[in-house]
Amino acid sequence: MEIDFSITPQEVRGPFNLSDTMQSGQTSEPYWFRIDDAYWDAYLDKERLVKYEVHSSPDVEKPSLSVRLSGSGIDESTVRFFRTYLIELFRLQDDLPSFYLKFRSEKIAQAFKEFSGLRLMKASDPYESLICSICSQHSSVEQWNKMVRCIKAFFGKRFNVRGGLTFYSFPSPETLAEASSARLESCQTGYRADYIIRVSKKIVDGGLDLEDLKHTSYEKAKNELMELPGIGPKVADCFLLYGLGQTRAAPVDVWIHRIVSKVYFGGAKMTKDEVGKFLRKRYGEWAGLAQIYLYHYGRMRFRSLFPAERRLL
DNA sequence: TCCCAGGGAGGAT
DNA sequence: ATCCTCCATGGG
Repeated sequence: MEIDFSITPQEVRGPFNLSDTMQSGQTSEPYWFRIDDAYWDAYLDKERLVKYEVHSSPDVEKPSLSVRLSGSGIDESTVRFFRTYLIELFRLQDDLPSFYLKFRSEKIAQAFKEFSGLRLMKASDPYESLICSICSQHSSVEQWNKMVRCIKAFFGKRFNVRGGLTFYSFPSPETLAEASSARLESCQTGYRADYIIRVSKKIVDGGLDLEDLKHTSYEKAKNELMELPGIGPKVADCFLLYGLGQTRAAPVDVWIHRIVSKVYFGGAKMTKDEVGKFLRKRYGEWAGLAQIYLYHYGRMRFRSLFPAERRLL
């Protein structure tokens, strides 16, 4: 069964660029599947799987999304659910025009111009986002995506989706807590396998409640996360931003480190901690949003450079 | 062969 | 507090 519906420009605050958003390597979840210019993923509600395929209009400045739901038992209430779900997932109510306006005279405005409509994403499953964030450490975006896809295929439930497609759900904390490190390592997770198991066990034991962290202040939540094995400042910020939607969090990786130092401080030597503090101070509630613009801009502009040249950033 | 990737832990200073 | 080194794995 299939139902189509659309999200109109009236439901979006400002521009939306679907492909930039999807390709910006956010650790809310792995990349969606892509067919031509449409992206699809699936949502598991109990045992019922609903596939959603999203297609965006070419006009980034007046965005509308056409969505196709497929699965069994789809009705008007399903449509209402997915309308809200996708508006939250793509954070379509974030006030991008005000954000652009507020910082229009800064150097970051160049990124606004080139990647207008780039938006933060919000994970539908915080646990999945946490594991993605752990996997992302010291590996490329392409590589942590492979790890997570492999974890889904090995440990998730398999679903046959309309059109001869296959979908694997993300496994539960219980499943990964009991996983053998050998099988996890066969997903190229390397030394991260142990982190994944230990963090999952902590969740199962009740020593860590991800939903609880939503109601905790940024600093306190970050400190609590950093107590966990394999989670330092960057991974904690990734999870807080993409997993929980805490937009004050601004993950500082090698790219952000280089770019902020170069663009805002004339290439001065500084620590990652100083970079994070700077972003939070300057962009406040929207530090995470500023961060994704700087990150995407840097990666798109300079990804092809040789490492030695990148270091000059 | 060496360097790098959306880093973090453990130790030495 | 800041500075090492090591940690698996794949890509360039």
